[in-house]
Amino acid sequence: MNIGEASRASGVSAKMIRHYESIGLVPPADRRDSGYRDYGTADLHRLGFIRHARDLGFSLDRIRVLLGLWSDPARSNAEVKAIARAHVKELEQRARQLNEMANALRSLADACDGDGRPDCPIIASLETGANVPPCHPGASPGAMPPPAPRRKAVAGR
Amino acid sequence: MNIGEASRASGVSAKMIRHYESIGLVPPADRRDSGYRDYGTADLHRLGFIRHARDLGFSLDRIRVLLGLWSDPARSNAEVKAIARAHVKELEQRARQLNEMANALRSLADACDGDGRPDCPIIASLETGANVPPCHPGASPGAMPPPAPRRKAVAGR
DNA sequence: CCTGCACCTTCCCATCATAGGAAGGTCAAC
DNA sequence: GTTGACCTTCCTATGATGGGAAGGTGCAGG
Repeated sequence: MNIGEASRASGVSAKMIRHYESIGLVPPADRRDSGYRDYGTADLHRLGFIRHARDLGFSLDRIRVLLGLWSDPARSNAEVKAIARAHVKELEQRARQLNEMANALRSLADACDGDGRPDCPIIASLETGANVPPCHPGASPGAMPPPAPRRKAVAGR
Repeated sequence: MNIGEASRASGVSAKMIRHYESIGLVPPADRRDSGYRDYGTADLHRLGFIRHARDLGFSLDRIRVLLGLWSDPARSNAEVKAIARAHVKELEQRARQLNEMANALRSLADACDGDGRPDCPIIASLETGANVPPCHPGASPGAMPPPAPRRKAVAGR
């Protein structure tokens, strides 16, 4: 199976499959005489695992850990559960922050007449910072990937 | 006022102030003979506006539009309101996606004994994709910036 | 006057996951 | 044998931010 077929079968773009190989998330694919990559069902399985983990918002780094646990016959489900729980917390916190922003902005928008005049409480709040959430720091950059829209023209699914 | 003082006063890092200048979000700062940038209260005001807009999750591109409306004496608050409402929708959708992922993962974790054995429904679902949300596409990349943690060592606030 | 330190300048690189495209080779069907 | 769909590698971009190097400036203390 070449990379295009593997892409359609796994739902991971060919571009990403090559990338995952380059960062060692998947082992180097077998090559045909032509140089074309050749995939088997085990490879598809692994790619599917990765995609599902991405669908749950895991970063590639965490997926690396999960893949390790997956292939470890002596793994402890406690370890997996701990990672999952930690990730749930992070997802919830990110959602909370977004909702905070949405709520703040919604109430500003609600307070705006929108009647065509220049007066605007939204602009006024941006000037002064009143009713704008502090958007507390912490959660350093790179701590969590954005929702990962992915899957655009990959089709299949 | 030099860039460090402006940073502390506005809550925007010096690095970002220079960046905003380089992309034209703020006009080129005055320079002293030494080459140092020199900021006045109008500049601080603009930087504060930008920071508040970032706190509400606006992208720099949208902030550019908001700044234009801000300085337009004949602006229509309807226009501002429309931008705000659209942004609220986007924030809500992103929050919804994150919550979907969190809910899915939480129920998987709840189904995991965590008793130290290898059996693990979380791993099993990653393998098969069962109970993993499709994470619907759309909302192309770059459509919205991550929560923008910002403000780490900028102090002030 | 010199030293030291805190600050400034520009420029380049890294993050994270993903996409786009160019230049060139391969395969299969017609 | 040509055409068109596919593959290869390599480079670049995204968005907002941070890190750091190499070198200049400003001010205070000795």
